[in-house]
Amino acid sequence: MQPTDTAPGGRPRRSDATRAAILDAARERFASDGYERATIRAIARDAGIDPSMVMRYYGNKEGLFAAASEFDLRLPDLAAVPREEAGAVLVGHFLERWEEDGALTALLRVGVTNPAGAERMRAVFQEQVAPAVAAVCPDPDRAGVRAALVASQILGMAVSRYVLRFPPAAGMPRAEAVAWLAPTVQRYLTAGSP
Amino acid sequence: MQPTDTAPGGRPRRSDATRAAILDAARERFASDGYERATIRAIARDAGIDPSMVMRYYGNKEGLFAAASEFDLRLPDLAAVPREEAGAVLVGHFLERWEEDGALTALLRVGVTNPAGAERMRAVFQEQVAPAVAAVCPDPDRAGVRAALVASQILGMAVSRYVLRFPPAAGMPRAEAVAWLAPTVQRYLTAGSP
DNA sequence: GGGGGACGCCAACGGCCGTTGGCCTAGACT
DNA sequence: AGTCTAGGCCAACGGCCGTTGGCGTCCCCC
Repeated sequence: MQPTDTAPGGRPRRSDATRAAILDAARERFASDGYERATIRAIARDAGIDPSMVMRYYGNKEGLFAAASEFDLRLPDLAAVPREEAGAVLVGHFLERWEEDGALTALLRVGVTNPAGAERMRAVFQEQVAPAVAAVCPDPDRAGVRAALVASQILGMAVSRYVLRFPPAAGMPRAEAVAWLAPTVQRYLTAGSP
Repeated sequence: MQPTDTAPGGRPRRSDATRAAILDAARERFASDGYERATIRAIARDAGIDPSMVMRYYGNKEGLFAAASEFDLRLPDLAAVPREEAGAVLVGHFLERWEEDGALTALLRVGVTNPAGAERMRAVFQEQVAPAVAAVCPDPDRAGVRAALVASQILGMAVSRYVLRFPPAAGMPRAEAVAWLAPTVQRYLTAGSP
């Protein structure tokens, strides 16, 4: 019988360090290379173990990606900040989060190329972004549209700045990016329909 | 000697139909599958010819992509429209262009995963988007930043709507998307720095 | 009407990939 | 102390890929 991949409620396993090393390497490779070019062999080499270990612990490449791209945006509760600062808080949080966690770039890169990755991004959008937006928007039945608009602006800046690296976007200080984007997001969040 | 891949100034070649079929199939495959999963074999099958023909005419896969992703955004002259409508015109043009030409999605998909694709997107940005934006922005020395902001919003909507297909973004009528995005882009184009 | 080049297909090569199964080892539990 | 199992490596398989070279064939031009 294979070692069960039980929930982390159980006792620590002897292989936990290896599992973590694999996940770290996988996130980095997926982020920099995308799904297809991030090979299991390269990930295993980075983690200092044999490729077959990856298969044993995560089943197959798809399972590895699913595990590596599981993460929490840790979105702030927008209802708890002054209403007119929600846009700035949200943009600042996202850019900060993006710079500290390679999994976000990994998910974006894979989501654009791979159907399973796209599905996971839709899930993150629906389960994390949409509810956070709904907490402050004036018309709850249109919260989905507002959330999509917010996502479009933030994703677009992430693509321009961290993935395609358009020089003006990549070179802009984060504070300047926040200052430009905040009014946009604020309008998407709270302003009346155009 | 191989058939020369001379500029299209020369006489029409007997193989022009084949070349065009290859390019059409390539654009479609690159758009839907991305660079790595779009195989030369599949493209050749779609075009109804042998894979070796692709190599003969385009050298290698990278050359094929370069040829398939050569295109013109056909951006309007923003100086010729009323100043306060520039944002709406630009957004409307982009979304329309995106829906009619698969090469845009292809370039986006490949640009996110492939270094050569990213380089080509940077070139398109610098040679086509930046000059068009510079024609209306009040501070020409900061035109690059404004162009990057415009690109971030439009790219983000394209990603959300055409690639990741977030339901609210994909289902939104184009006119509604334009109405929401136009003020944002207008501000990036002409408003004072925040 | 004959020759030569453009056009097209076929078959194959080498390489890398995901994945599998067997074997050894060392630690944990009784 | 002895056993048993999880942890780890090694070697290999089958498949698909990009790419190459050779061989017919048809069209164009002299």
